[in-house]
Amino acid sequence: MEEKIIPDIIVGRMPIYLRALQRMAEEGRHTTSSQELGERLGISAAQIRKDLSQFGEFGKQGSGYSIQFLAEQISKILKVNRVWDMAVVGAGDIGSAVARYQGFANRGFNVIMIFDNDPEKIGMSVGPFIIQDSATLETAIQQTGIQVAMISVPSSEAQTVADRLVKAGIKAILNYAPISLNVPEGVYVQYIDPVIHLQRMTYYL
Amino acid sequence: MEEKIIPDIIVGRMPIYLRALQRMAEEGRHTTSSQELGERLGISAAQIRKDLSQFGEFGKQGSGYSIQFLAEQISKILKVNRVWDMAVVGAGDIGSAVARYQGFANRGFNVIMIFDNDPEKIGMSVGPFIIQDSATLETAIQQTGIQVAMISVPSSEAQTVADRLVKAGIKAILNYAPISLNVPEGVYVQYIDPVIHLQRMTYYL
DNA sequence: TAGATTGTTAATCGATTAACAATC
DNA sequence: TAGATTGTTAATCGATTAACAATC
Repeated sequence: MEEKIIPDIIVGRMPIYLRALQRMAEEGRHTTSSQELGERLGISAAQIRKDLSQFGEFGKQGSGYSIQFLAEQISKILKVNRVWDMAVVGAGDIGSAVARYQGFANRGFNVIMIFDNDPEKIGMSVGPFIIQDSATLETAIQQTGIQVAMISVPSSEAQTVADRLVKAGIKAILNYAPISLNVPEGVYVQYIDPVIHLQRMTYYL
Repeated sequence: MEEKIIPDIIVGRMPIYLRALQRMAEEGRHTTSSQELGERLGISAAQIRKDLSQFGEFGKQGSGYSIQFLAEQISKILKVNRVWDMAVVGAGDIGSAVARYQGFANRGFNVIMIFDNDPEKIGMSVGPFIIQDSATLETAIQQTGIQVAMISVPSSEAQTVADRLVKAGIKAILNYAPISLNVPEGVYVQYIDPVIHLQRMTYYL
């Protein structure tokens, strides 16, 4: 009944914490503190403790946090203690690179299909996948019941593709096209546009 | 002498405004308002006016903003009314896709070289570039005097590459490796990690 | 002119930090 | 035990919004 609403800005930092913890685990470390984590990430120790306290009590006074335990807890919070299947729409350079990318598997995601509308590309393979005809996108997505998709088509087609994905039941879209998408309530969009990041830095040069 | 410090969060929204304005220009539009821009971007009109007012007065009461004029002004503010040459380090799937990407040119950036340390790759071509030996990275970068680079090497090598880039004079790094980098004062880093964005959405699913 | 929309001020809202009792 | 570090409260800081005079 009572669902505390967690500020989005805090939700957005949890994946960063998780990534750092998983890296520490790879380094063979077992415990850490809010201070150490903060130093690695350039975030204050107080903020890390405050953020985590939104979701529960995960540490021990005096000794800090178990890296493995905290990583497991954050994984559960973010629902990445499971694997989400994904579709990639657009088999250009970016879409193909994403489809072949090996770094999703152990972080909760798994590409299972890729689409394009170019007759030259349909039927060709990208990594372990055969490029499917975009026309069959709705059927294929509905059949598998996946909820996560990535858009890597030209800007001019991105909104149309997004509309079709939403109709097919997709709830989360990672958009590589450099354009803002309109989606209905209950559908989430995140953007990746390298130029936005680059322009943000040149201001300071 | 007097340099007003603009909050980074505002600087970070300027590229978003610029992208939307350039898109409107492509659509053949000539003027817009803070309200229209806000609706497109999901940002309040008041915030857009407040943000822009940090840098000057660009609008006209009653009629709003000239799209072309405002885009030019923001381009100047972000220093993308020129073209920044860039180096790409790491010629894997992501690095290669980035090197071939056609969308930088008209937004202020231009890849001019790509490096890798794999003997199998050195000498091969990626788009219009020949992959150069990473060992020659410092020399090549110093010679050309470029200030912007992208890292697309495995996480384990990313910090070392960053250190070398900084020594070679790079001031802005776009890092595709899923790891936080430590760089000295005066060097800027931005991160692209698709998984971070995906995990931020699954929380809400 | 009347209507529209800016730039800016003041009010509100939310996020970050500092500090510390609790306790491992 | 003494030292360290959590979780939390209160204080500070900063960002967003609402409102409106100015004016095109």
